[in-house]
Amino acid sequence: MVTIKEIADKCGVSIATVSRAFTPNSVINPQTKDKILKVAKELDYRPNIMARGLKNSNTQTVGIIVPSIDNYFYLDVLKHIEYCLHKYGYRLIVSFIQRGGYGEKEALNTIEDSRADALIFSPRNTENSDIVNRLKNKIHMLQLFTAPYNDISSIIMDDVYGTKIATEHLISNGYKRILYIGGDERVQGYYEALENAGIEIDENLVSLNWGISEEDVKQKILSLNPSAIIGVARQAETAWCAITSLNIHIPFIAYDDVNWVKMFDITAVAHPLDEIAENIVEYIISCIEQKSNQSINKIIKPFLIERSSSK
Amino acid sequence: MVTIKEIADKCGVSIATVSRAFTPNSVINPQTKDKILKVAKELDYRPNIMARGLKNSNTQTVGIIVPSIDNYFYLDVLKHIEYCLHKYGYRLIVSFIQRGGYGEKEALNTIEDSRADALIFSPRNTENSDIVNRLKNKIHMLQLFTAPYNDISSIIMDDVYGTKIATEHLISNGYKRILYIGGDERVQGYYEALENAGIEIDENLVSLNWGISEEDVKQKILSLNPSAIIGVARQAETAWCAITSLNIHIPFIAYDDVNWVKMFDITAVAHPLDEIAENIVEYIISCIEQKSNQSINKIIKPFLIERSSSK
DNA sequence: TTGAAAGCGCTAACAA
DNA sequence: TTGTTAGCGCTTTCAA
Repeated sequence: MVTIKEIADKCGVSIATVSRAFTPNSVINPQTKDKILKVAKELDYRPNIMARGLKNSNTQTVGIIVPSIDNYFYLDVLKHIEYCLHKYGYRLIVSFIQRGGYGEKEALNTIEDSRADALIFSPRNTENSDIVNRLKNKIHMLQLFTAPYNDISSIIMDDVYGTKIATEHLISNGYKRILYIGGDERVQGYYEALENAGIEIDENLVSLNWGISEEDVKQKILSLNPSAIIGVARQAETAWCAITSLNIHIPFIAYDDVNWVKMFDITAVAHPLDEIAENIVEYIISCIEQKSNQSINKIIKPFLIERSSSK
Repeated sequence: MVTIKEIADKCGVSIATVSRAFTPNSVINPQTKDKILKVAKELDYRPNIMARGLKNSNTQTVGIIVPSIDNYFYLDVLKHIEYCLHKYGYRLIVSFIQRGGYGEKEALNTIEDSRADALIFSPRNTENSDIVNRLKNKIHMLQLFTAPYNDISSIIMDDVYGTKIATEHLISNGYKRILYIGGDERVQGYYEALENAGIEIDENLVSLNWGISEEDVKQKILSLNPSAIIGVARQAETAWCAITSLNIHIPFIAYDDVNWVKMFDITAVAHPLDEIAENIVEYIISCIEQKSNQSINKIIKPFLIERSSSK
């Protein structure tokens, strides 16, 4: 393993000078620097981040805790974040919350022990506030998609808006009896769009039951005779299965642009992942590098991807 | 940030003794140890892995490079591996290969710079053999799912076997004209199963075109009149879309048990992810801890999950 | 512009 | 059973 000492010897300078060659904005003779850099390259030198971290008490590493939702969408999130971090020379360390395995507590500990400079997580609630409060003082934190802690920065989605544009899209295509299969956090956008369009609301068309079955959805479709359907997250799957098994055509929009949604060419409410990742990483890096701790609470608007299912 | 020095002071012992309390199998008075551990807990002490790593030249970290395939399946792989690693007190650092972004080279550098103790990757070819060869001497490496480097340990899937059990399953259900939509790496199992069953092979029923379109599959179904279909990986999607859009029922098996396959209750060839993860982690940890470098080349057999689509 | 030296937190060899 | 001490590779202050 090649160290600065080796380079120093080869170049006939001290280790301090070698260190300077790798430290931006440090006073050093340009020629000496060039020589050092050249030798370093020849020797395949890579700075030891542990030695550096021990001195600077940072690791150039960001931790992320992936929640235990069955959402493959999170792989894209990881991918985008890691890509952005890489641009700044940072690395990503992940810890998963396991259904049958360990929980948020262990994941938080994993990240804490890793001495990551920052942590991104999606807490379901504030059950681990003891650990979180302790961590807050040691490491920069950011809540992603959820925000149960009021005093920690967050980047979340404007879910109500997402439902609204989906509903508006269907209305503008001439559909009025829109069946909504989802949860109550996002339904407000559905109501708003209908009201704005002056369409009377039929409460029967709104299902807020997270655990609704395919059978139930079929029943609803047959009895209520909707002209279009919006399915949210997991309920989108259930609704789409119901539609296909009924073998009918009915305009449909899915909330969350995941793999199978793209596959069946379904119109979807999507998250601008690259924008989110950019926001996250920018914020985190600025916190770390300026050692500042400005708090942000950003709300990002989803957008609609029109495909064939909503025609 | 609390250090062993602080604990040492509080306990009236030397830092060496505190260190011993945290080192397994080290000679220390049990009472002293208890006291130290108690104080450490009170103080929320967490060992500084960078200091420890600097001394021991290890990081208790394993790196993984996620290939740029659109395979959400990899999220499960990550999840399982991280879970196993956690049991051994190791962490997982990930680097993604980006289609439009950076490639394997950069990912390898990221992991190298992180000073991970081991690396799991799925090289497509040996294009970065220069870096890989250098890394080989610094870090334990394991090829997962692919194995272009002969001199690096690997854990891969028995894909031919997977196709074979899928075909056998259909045959045992009485189907003989089985349409195969996939690539040529796995088709051998299809041939074997048919031969073993004494069924004559109709080459028209075999499509090895990775880029086949939904239209083409429809055409094949209509003209060849198969009694069952096997779709592999991406081609499984195409085939299933063709089937649903034709609005017919035809027994179907998908290779790879991904999200949408489960969702539509499709019989699938699945990978025993927990077993794979267990194998990977066991191997890696044994390499790291024993500093040995026994090479393994494991081939893991997939299995069939029977669901409604193959009836 | 450079070098000497201290020290980041920890481990381990050696001495007591 | 415990303490002293050197040193892992690097950064940074201070002096030259």
